[in-house]
Amino acid sequence: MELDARKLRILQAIIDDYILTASPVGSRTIAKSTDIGLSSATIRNEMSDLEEMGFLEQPHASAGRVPSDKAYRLYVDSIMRRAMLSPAEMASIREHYSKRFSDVDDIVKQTAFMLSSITKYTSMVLAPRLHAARLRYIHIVPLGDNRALLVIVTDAGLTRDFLIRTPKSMDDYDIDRLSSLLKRRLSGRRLDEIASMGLSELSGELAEQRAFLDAMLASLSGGMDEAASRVELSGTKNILSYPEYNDVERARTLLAAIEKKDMLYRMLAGRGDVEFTITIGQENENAEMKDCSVVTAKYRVGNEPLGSFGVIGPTRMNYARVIAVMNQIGMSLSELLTNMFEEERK
Amino acid sequence: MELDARKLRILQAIIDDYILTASPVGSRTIAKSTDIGLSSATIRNEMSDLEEMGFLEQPHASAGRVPSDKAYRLYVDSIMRRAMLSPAEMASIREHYSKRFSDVDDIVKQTAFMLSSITKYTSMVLAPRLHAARLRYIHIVPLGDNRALLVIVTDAGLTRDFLIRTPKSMDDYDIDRLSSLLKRRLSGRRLDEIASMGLSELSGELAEQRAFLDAMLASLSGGMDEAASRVELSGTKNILSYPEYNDVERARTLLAAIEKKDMLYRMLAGRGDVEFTITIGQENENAEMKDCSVVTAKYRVGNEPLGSFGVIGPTRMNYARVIAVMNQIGMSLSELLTNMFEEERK
DNA sequence: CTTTAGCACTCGGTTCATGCGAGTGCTAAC
DNA sequence: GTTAGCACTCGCATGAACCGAGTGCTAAAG
Repeated sequence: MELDARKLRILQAIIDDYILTASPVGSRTIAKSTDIGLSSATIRNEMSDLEEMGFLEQPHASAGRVPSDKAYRLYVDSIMRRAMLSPAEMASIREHYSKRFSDVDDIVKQTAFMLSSITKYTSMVLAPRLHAARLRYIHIVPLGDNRALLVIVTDAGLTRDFLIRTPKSMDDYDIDRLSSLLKRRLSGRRLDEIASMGLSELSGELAEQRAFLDAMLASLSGGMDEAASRVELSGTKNILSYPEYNDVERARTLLAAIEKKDMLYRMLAGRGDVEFTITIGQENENAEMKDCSVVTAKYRVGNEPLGSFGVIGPTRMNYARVIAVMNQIGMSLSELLTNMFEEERK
Repeated sequence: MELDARKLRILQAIIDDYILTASPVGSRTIAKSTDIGLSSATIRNEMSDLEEMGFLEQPHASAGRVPSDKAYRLYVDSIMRRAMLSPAEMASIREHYSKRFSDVDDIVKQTAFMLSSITKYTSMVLAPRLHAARLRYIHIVPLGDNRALLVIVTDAGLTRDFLIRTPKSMDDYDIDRLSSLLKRRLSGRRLDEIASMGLSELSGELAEQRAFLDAMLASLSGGMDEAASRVELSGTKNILSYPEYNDVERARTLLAAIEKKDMLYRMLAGRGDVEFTITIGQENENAEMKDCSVVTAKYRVGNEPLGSFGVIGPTRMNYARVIAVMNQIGMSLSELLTNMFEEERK
């Protein structure tokens, strides 16, 4: 059977309507709401065909039709037209990003918040990978009791600290010496360079502290990964607004699934090369999310993709709008971060 | 009418049953389930009296009775007996606190998580006020572009950083000098001392940087307040498990109310002098929470109460158990924090 | 061959009556 | 004061009747 232009048009009308109303769409609705100029009977025939082809499903015999995952896939791949945001919305996003942020974590949180409030879906934002950041400052603060705090500051004022154990043999003075040595040797380098640095490069004057340095670099690189894998969630309670989750039990299982941050992380971090990913319903690896779609996008610092963000909603989500919003947010976010980081390098 | 021992006993039985089942309790249930040795008719009479006195309510004429807020108030004030945790539970809490934490924020998060998983209610934890902490290390990292990062490390390895603006007239060298001067002058002092410090004490050699110092101290003390007012929430989705929130709409309004962190903050920070506070149903200032009870408690560092934590649940929450759990967690938490801080002072 | 009007049919949701059961309130007897 | 007994009250579950949205099919019109 052929998927001709008319079938496509009808399918689009059904999807558009279903995205809006969340209730099965009947042939008469389509006949009236579009200017397609066909009677409901004709549309009925076409809908029957579309069902046979797997694009539509009937919840029960006498109900209207509901788009299948396959239909949404077709929709996002070929039918959907790019949506435009209203100037007011675009301005509002830009304005959000024009204010001062205290640090990168703050930006991540605000982005998640904005994304969920604009789209009314659940949003998630992955913190930027620090690998491309440059070390601006490093210091070891002895805490006594064989512990010390490794404090680093990178470009853009990003700070991280790591609790490390110090060898018994080192006293505060040694730590201080080591600290200023590290500062001299590592300042200005990229963090990933430092993390993967052969000890040989450092060990010249520091041979005796080899084990300690080893542990330190390990915790630094571990900390980088950990920080990058932190997923900021926002708007989880939006899920409760959608009729598909009117049943508390369903809502709860979905919420429980979403709290598994490692799964979200895989979703966000996966598929390294593409700009946008759209995962629809059963395409999700997770069974609990088979009624959800996930849209993710990357953001950049300069030209390097350093993080990503996404939206979780029902399969009947407003893809066009979500993509438009994410596009705008991605641009503003990338620009902001790029400025913050580049500013430091000039 | 007199609230005699028998009435009390019946009321207690009703409350106990209702806490367990969430459905109205009938006279026969009480007659059978307790060894009170009265017929259902007698209990019926007593229940009628209790209703007249305002301790019980009838959802509708032919249903059993439900305890009123007033009943819960009486219950927690005088009827309730302290519950004991099982040794296994106590051990599990202690074990949780025996592992290494990376920092105070981590402890706060873990505490919130534990509290909600053990009680199955929603939990909240207020980060400790830093006022009593001592400054161990302070440094200003110039970031260029008239900005700098003020990094402080306190007892117990707590780090905070604040972005500050530097006067045009200062170059990196000035900042460095100022930084080490501050370190010499402020190390070992309590943060609240520092924040409220008259500039006169510092201005001797630093007169020319007066405005800058002023701004710095302000942002330090602002940062302390802000950090302390951060409320960590956990287990919000537990709310969905309770039959009183089977209706998605109700659940959503409650969840929306709970997300207002400033309200939670007021709940946790208020009532400065008592150890435990219990707020039942309509006693809550917030109308959305009129079916909820909130239990809060303080935790200490040494002898100073530096923070608090709490549980939000339905009014029919298991108060005795919640208090037992919070007692245990409060002790373990206070002990852990005290050790972390004291260790630094010895 | 395509489109459309017409019609029988399907099936979920609503409404309404019915019955059941849990629970009460009252009364009279113990 | 306590209790047995009984009429009464409602919420809730069940099932019948009905409605309406929607379909599928057929036959006629284009």
